[in-house]
Amino acid sequence: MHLHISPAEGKPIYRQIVDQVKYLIAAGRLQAGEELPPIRVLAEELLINPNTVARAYRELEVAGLLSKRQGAGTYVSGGGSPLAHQERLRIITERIDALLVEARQMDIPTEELMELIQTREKLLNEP
Amino acid sequence: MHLHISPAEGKPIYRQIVDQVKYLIAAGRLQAGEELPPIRVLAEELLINPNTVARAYRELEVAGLLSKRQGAGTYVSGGGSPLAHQERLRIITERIDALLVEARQMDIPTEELMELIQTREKLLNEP
DNA sequence: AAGATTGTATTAATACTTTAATACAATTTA
DNA sequence: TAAATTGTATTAAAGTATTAATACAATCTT
Repeated sequence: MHLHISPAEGKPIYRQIVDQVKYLIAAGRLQAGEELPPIRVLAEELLINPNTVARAYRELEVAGLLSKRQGAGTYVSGGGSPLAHQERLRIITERIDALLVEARQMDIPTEELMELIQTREKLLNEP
Repeated sequence: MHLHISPAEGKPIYRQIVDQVKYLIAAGRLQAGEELPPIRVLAEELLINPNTVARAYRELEVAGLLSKRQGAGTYVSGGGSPLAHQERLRIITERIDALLVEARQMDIPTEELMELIQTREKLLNEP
């Protein structure tokens, strides 16, 4: 699993890990049931403290994406989102609104934004 | 200007102000040249410290949305984004990717997401 | 020019975030 | 069962964020 963290990216290390693992799972490059590197192993690989990896894994577990078993390891969980459909829509709607506002303020036309979304969606599916 | 802050929303007060003013401008409900309430006035209205409003206004000024003149007041600036087009696309692409990943992880189908985006975009335009 | 109105600057208190050091506990493997 | 491997828990240090108290400075209004 090739994660890549940039110390001075402004974003905290544990969050960089979380986001990248989320992306890998969403893109299908990490399949349900697959085992992730042990906390210490990934920590050594990334030259960071094991607790930082542990925190990232814990967040991903709370989000329902990973499941851990002490002594055994950490695995990608199967199954869908644990939230109710209405709650999911509420959260996503918030995100969409923020995106639209930001795009508008950057003078990015709606059509260009829509095309960009299409492009990125394909990229998430195919490679 | 009817702002509404919720103390226990998790989001800091100054950020709630920033986001709502951004939305109002994006929706055209605050037009270029319009004057915003003085810092102290808005602070009293929202029952918060004037510095908190000042901070929100400062962020909006840095973002290029407001311009202030001491003694005079705070106004909505006209004109487009100060960032280069390529830089704007980079930022928006990041947001899009995060949105797509989140939607996928919530099992929201692409079609439903796209429809939702269309709906919210209209809402931003019309009312 | 004087007073009122507006934004600015400085400082500090408090809470939260992030990362790390270290020891512990459950599970697997030989 | 013994050792190795895996995740867990506790504590703390350092930095950052948030809000507030207070005094200052520029501009406008009369």
